[in-house]
Amino acid sequence: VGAAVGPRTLRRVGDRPTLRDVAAAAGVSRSTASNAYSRPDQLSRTVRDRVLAAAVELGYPGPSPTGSALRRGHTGALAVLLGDRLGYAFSDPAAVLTLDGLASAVEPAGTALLVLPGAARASGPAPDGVRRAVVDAVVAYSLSDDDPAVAAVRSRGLPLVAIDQPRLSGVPAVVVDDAGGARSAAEHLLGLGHRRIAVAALELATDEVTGLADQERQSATRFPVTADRLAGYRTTVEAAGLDWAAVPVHECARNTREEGAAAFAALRPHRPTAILAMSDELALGVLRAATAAGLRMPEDVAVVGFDDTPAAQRAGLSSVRQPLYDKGWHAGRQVLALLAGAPIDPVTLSTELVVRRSTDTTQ
Amino acid sequence: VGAAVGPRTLRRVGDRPTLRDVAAAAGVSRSTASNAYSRPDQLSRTVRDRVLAAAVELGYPGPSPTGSALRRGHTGALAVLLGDRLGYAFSDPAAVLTLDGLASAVEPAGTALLVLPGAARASGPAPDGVRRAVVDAVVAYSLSDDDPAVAAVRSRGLPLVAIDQPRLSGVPAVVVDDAGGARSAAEHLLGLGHRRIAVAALELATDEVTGLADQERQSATRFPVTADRLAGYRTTVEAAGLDWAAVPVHECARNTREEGAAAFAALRPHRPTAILAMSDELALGVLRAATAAGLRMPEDVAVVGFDDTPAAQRAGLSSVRQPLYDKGWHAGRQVLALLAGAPIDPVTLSTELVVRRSTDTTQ
DNA sequence: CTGAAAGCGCTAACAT
DNA sequence: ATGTTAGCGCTTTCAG
Repeated sequence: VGAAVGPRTLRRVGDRPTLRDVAAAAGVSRSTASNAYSRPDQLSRTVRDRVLAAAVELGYPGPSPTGSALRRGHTGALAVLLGDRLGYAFSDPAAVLTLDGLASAVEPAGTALLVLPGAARASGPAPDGVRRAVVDAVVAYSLSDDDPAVAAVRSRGLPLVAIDQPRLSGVPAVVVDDAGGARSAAEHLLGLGHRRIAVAALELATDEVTGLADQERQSATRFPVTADRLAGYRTTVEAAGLDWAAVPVHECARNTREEGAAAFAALRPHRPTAILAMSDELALGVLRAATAAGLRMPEDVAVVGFDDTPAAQRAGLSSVRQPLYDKGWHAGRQVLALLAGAPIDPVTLSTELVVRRSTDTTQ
Repeated sequence: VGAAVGPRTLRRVGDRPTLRDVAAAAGVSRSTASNAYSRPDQLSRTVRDRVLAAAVELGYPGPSPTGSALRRGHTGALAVLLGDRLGYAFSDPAAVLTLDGLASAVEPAGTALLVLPGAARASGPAPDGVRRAVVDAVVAYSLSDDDPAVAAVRSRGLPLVAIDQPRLSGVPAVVVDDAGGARSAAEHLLGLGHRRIAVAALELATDEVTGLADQERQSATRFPVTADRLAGYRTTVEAAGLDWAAVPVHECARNTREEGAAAFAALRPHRPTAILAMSDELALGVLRAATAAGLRMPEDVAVVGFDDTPAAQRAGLSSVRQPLYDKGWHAGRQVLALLAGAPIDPVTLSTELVVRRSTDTTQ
């Protein structure tokens, strides 16, 4: 190792200047140049101006985020794991509202969201994407419990917060009382006298199957939200003395109105007088298809959705309200707490049935 | 500088192991340990297995993305600059479709999207967020030309691709023929005999103002999309011999149906027989408010939207179709090309008027 | 208020 | 096929 002369005295043309060059040009040490950016109070106005002027002179683009991330030990970003490609995930207003809450919660801390959408032929994001993500923490949004992406997060040892995924041991989660919400929806229909009930369900497995789901498939689901809502429907229906096996459950591979409409078409031969839809998007599809078929709501068929999105409110759809924005917001606070080493208080949010025209003629 | 003993022989409890530790435990060099992860073909099965076993043994979480990003010189992420907070930006299906295309284009390259939503009281993202973003490139989505976030990108010298923002000099852009689309919409209405036309406009400035916009405000807009669509309307109206000053232009601070409905309420006193809406979301709001007011479409008032989103198609709204997914996809390809140092071919996509019930009784 | 020293964790030439 | 060497760009004690 040589004398005081640094290893890089010469700089090729085309290389971008670094803080080292700025420091040299300004005639200060590297630490002082660094402070000019990140701790302005640590130097005199004069020196700071000199450094900044040198930076401008050299065309220095400011401290490299990658360099400072390595040094500081954090990146200022948060990965969000989605179960679908962007176009599908964000076509659900419930997801958008939730992520809006998440973004708003972490924004004051200057944290950005690295979105990892679901991979083409899988449910969650590609595990490799998770392994390479330059982030400080991860939020998983409504994935299957056995999603490989979640496993990748855990093996990286990244702080993880789950939304709509209560079943991950040792992972802080923001949870909604899905079972309770589903029960209240079912009780509402039963209370109205409906006995021929059908279900339009969210996906039960990651195999992109659409169609009637038998008992086995129903109980095998690894999607906590789906499982809980289904359980809520079932216990209520059985408590009313009805046979669950007689209740047709149509699984929709995607949470879209198109699939909801298809669900109605598939369920119609069973002559249901009421349909429990696991999301408002599905319910809106059911509504559309039923209306197109000339049926009246709620006289010919009653529908209850889930989420209570703005679109559902506009459409007069009875639905189970859940605090979507708050759900994301709490998840954001949990991430921040986790990152700060603070204790996490688990959050469970409650649901509430909102009755509208789709089930009640008096509304 | 001492002998062969590295500076860090001791490791405190709680520290996470690094590649150095794995290499030591496996009895190989650091580069070999590194290769075990990123270039498996560079070492024998035996050695690789030994390294991986040591990693498991030590609880090594895999190579740190930050470390490798610094060394490799790229991060595998792409910033997306949005003009609004997440909840608003993604409530527009047109934006979602565009970003879906973008995500799909870069996904094969393993590139993730770092979303930077608009800051609270501004139009674009906080410039500081841009400065700290650990990304290789940036995509700006429909921002104002003078957005500070865009300036921050340029001063960082990051590769930038603009969507719906043709006016940035030296920046590759994916552009839609907004003016042409707007012209065809206006020509359509004029051809139908409408003479009392009103406009429901997207935001003209970043001051969150809703209301009638005078000529000065109209021509001062720095939002290229808004400017182009407005210009298209105007030239067509004037070419028909009408006075543009007599055309009421209601500016909507946000691209939502609520604002569209408010626009209709504000425009109604002007007794328009036809309304040009700058987006389908606005048009859908106009439609809703007009219907609620007991007006029939298109007899009492005709409406043409812009974007041709799925919701517009369902609603029977005449609209100017633009290839939303493709727009994002091309932007993604441009980013990839930019990153690869390949030449960029500029992309301009065309629009097409789709006539439906909202303007044509025969549809 | 400023500077010297050390190293965050990794990988890519290059040599063996 | 494996090891040696060097350094990506930055920040932060700590000493003056």
